[in-house]
Amino acid sequence: MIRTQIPDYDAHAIEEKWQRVWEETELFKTEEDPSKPKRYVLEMFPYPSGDLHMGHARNYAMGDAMARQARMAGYDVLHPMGFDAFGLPAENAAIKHHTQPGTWTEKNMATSLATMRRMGFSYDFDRLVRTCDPSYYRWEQWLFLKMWERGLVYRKTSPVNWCPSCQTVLANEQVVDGACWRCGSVPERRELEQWYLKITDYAEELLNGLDELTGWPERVKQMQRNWIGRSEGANITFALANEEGDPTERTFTVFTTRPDTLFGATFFLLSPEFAGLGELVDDTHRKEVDEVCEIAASASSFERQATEREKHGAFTGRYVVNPVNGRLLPVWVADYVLTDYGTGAVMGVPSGDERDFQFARKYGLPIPPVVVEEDDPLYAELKDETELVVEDVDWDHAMAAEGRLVQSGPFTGMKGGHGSEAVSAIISWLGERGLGEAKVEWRLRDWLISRQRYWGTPIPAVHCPHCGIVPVPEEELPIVLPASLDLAAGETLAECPEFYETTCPVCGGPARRETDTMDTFCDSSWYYLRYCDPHNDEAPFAPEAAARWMPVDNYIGGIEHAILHLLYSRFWTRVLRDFGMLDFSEPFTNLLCQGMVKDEEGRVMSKSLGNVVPPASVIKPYGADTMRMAVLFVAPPVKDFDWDPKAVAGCNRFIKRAWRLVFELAGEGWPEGGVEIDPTSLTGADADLNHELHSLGLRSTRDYERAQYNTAISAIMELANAATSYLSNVPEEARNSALMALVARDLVALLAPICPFVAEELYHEALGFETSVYDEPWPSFDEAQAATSEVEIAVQIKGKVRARITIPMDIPKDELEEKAIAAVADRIGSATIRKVVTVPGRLVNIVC
RNA sequence: GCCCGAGUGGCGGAAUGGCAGACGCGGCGGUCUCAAAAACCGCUGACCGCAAGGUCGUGCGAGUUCGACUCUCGCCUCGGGCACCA
Repeated sequence: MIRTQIPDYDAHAIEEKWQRVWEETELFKTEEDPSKPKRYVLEMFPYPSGDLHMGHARNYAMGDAMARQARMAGYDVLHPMGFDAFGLPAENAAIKHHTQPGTWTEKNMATSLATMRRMGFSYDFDRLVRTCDPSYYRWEQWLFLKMWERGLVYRKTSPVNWCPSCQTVLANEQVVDGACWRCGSVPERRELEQWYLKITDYAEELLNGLDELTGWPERVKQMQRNWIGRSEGANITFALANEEGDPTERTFTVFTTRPDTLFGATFFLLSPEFAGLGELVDDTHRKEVDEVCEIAASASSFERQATEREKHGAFTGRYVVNPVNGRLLPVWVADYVLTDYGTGAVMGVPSGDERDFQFARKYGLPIPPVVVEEDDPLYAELKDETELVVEDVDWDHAMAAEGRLVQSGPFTGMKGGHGSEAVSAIISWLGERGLGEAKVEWRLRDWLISRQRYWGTPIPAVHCPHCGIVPVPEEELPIVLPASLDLAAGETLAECPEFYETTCPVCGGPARRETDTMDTFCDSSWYYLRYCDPHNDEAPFAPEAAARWMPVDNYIGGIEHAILHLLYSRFWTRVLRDFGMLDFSEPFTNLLCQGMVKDEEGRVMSKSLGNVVPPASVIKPYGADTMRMAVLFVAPPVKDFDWDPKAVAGCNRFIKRAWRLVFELAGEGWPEGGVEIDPTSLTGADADLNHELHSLGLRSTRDYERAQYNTAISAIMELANAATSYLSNVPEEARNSALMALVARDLVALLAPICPFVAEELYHEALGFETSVYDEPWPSFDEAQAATSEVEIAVQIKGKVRARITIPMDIPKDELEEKAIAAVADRIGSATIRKVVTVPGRLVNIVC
């Protein structure tokens, strides 16, 4: 190969060429080679709302760099892609444009696929999964039936969040800051019968499992912990008092995390929605109680949950008996008591709870201290009092949680607080008398999965007037969505007789098909399993296929899924494990939450702000390689960054520089007999370049392995800089062409995961190889060759650098110290050296 | 209120307890050019100094250490999660 001139870098021609070659040669088809270690690299699949945006480009550039590097490093890599294709935006677009959601979705998927190909992402497109395909959602319906069989699916009527704009109910997780996660409208509370998945059965396991997820970011685990919300405490039984003040058979149970404050209870609270409240209320108090119930009902769930909201309550005219001291507690209804947490009834301990304190102050109820800090003067006064002698205090807040019990009968003097000795003592006292027991409560509620929308997976159930609600038999799956609906005219599944008219699978009589569809988060709760075996038409996936590829080794996606998708997927994985289909519990071993791409002013990119930078605006002038490098280089993967056109231009500049450099280094191409370098024979600039090659190669490799692409690229740039100065400092006749060819090849290999097109082109056209650079093993860099013969040592006096000396790497320690002391002799003067600390290859610290 | 994370030049950001600011952007100076762009070369934390050199410097304050951006404790600020969850 004789070259007279370096060709120009023509990104578009190169990218089009290699995109075609890779497809023709099926380079990225999953190998399925069991002799290699497996690596499952997965990026969260997109919702096809149009074309891909910058966030997708960043997300997928990371996953692609990881997958390509892993492949070169010898792994059998699974790197699939798909579409989360069901969802409301498609329906809204269909209504607006008088078309079908499927048509709109198909178009967007095609557009997105074209961009993925243009970006050079190394997906195995044979494994493409689209959740709107009946071949996919058939198995979701099948899994639903299995869960139903196992009692994990149920229906219940309860107050739910109804989004008036989306015209459907929402899961708890989908109400964010009191608003619909999708459209931002404030949901209404409606009493409806809906389908639920029993995620609470797995609450404990989902919580504890987080501790073993060492490959997950701490903040994501913390968000899930907060969401699951475990509280340890006790259920305590209070009996309703009769007119004489004696306990009756009618009892109420409360949950409390502070049983140690039981002696301080001075009232008893029921939520406005408490079942049976109506019959309980004394007629003379009914009016006030009804008013409180009305206030509660009229407030939106958002208002009702605001911390600053004033509390409202009314006395019911009834009393309960405090089981521990027989004291009569007035029963009130209060709007700050939640219906769907604990039992809907609460004991009021105003000295120990800020909310109860405010309530007591407002309604003039007594506030006796029961847990007092030892350095509080009140403690000295009350420490031996077992009976209630002080009924009220003049603080303006409830007391601190920690302290010692006073005025608390036999428990007086014990340590109180969360998990204290007083807590366990009172629980066992109550337990012995059948009045209470230890109890754990969870903030997590069951997952409401039914949606009153068309574009989703139909719930496989039939409503029969005789047999009730019955499952669709497995053989009848999939229940396919009808294509004939006129959504623009407001038609819904519930108004489509072709869909809902059916017969009961049990009695054969006429029946009505369920017309609710499943939450789209069900679709994304198991797609990563389908990728392992995407064409299976006898099961969602073969257990052996999942065993080969799962769990996902590296999952990459946005932090916005920290709770919803990532919690639901952990739940489904456990359910499938319990079906015997999987033998592990956690689907995602390592999680990388990439930061957001914001605009130049640091604002979120959005259509409404009109500040969206489409990937095409970079690809057009610069090409896909520049685009990929830019999103990886400009910031560490987990951090947000503000879009900077100058930084993009800088990346393009580097690619062009690397292009010329590799051609110059490669000369007439990779030598026919290969390259054999004897490191001991290298001297001067050659030795320096060889050293840079190995030390920077090692650094870049380590950064790839820990997914720090910004610094992996820095190291490549440094290597290019080193090679550039070699060329400008060493005259042509003195250059080591074998070494230069080696540097050229390794530079190309190091760049290949980030800039695949230019790397492949250089590998062929500059170096003259005929195979793909992705069939080249990852270069091996050598720690020994990374070391230099001479090294600069910092000489410190008491930790401050006072001189630098250059010494041979292998100099004995005492000789090094001697030289170091000599270098700073004038500064030491007559002072005595008390200590010398030497770190070989780095520094000498002299203490005097 | 509870919990988690983060604070380093003009900017994005580097630094297994061992020379703070790698790499890039921007800026300044130069080479090339009639000129400009591109490309290439050099300089670029602040302060003092003609210079050699010196002093300061990783949000603030202590501590551990021969040595702290890094570890410990106490604050401050910003970002995020949960929150009338008893």
